[in-house]
Amino acid sequence: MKEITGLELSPRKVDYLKFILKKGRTVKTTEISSSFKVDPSTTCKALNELAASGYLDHVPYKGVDLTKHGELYAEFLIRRHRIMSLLLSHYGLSSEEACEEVSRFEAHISKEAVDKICSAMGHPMVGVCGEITHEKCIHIDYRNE
Amino acid sequence: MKEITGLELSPRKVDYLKFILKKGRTVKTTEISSSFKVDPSTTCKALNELAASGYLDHVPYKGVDLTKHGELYAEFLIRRHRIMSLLLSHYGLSSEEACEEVSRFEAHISKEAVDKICSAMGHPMVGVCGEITHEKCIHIDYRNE
DNA sequence: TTATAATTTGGGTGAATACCAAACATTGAT
DNA sequence: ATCAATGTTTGGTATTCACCCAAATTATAA
Repeated sequence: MKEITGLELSPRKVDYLKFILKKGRTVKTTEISSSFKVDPSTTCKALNELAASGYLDHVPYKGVDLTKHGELYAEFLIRRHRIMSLLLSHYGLSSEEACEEVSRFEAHISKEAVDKICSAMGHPMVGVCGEITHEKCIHIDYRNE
Repeated sequence: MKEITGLELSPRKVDYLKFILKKGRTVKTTEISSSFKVDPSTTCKALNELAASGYLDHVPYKGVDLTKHGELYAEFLIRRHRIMSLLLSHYGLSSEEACEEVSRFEAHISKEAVDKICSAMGHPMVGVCGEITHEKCIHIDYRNE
């Protein structure tokens, strides 16, 4: 139904969805804008767009919640972040450096690549900045047997 | 003197500098624009900006050449691309997939990270899309001894 | 030496991200 | 229960990046 490429969202929107999933509850505009140190109006616009695209339910003046689709998508975003951070941490970057580095480019990594890397790493359970869940991770093996 | 962070240039400008270095000679606007399938005027503007920033010498109607700084910088860009492609190719991506994937996000990877990864990989000489040169690669070891 | 081709300039567009000011809704204190 | 303070949204504007088109300019080849 929804083919996820991993490239659907802009960097900021990725940040917002991850933030909301981590909160695990209704989140208010100001919580997000103050966390990211931007004007509330900036955040508000992005949240409206995410709602229009079906990732969020937005009740004006009340806050946003992930839709089912938004939740699945955000789970992918977190998995992508953690897989890539773990990967970089194996090459001389500290946990913090890896996280920060990945944060800069994660929006441009395809789900296809993440799935392959995830598979090649043996679907690790623990990243450098949190657990890695694989419930919705499609387990495709790219070996010949 | 020139501290390279690796984040100085936009994605398109990274593409252009890599292209010019690979050509190894004066390159004309149209060569670039036709390679990237964009209007020559688009390329022309970017080349002007790269020249204004000191990466290129641009002789109007004649073509562009890398300055010394531009050449050093482009060598870093190629090394970054090849190190990251090689890395991903170790995790289930084909050479082509790795190259394509890296092309999407390489502009957002810091030199610091590349140097660490390069070091952790033992400064490999051969990538999946060409040789990797380390002449200008600062050999810092992040081990304790 | 002039017509054709290449290049550049100038003007616009759209996406992404941001800010400010003004309008609007909510809520808590009286 | 009302209203002022606070939080949120809307509308307008700006910047950067990347792109296109049309018009002007330069180079080159017939």
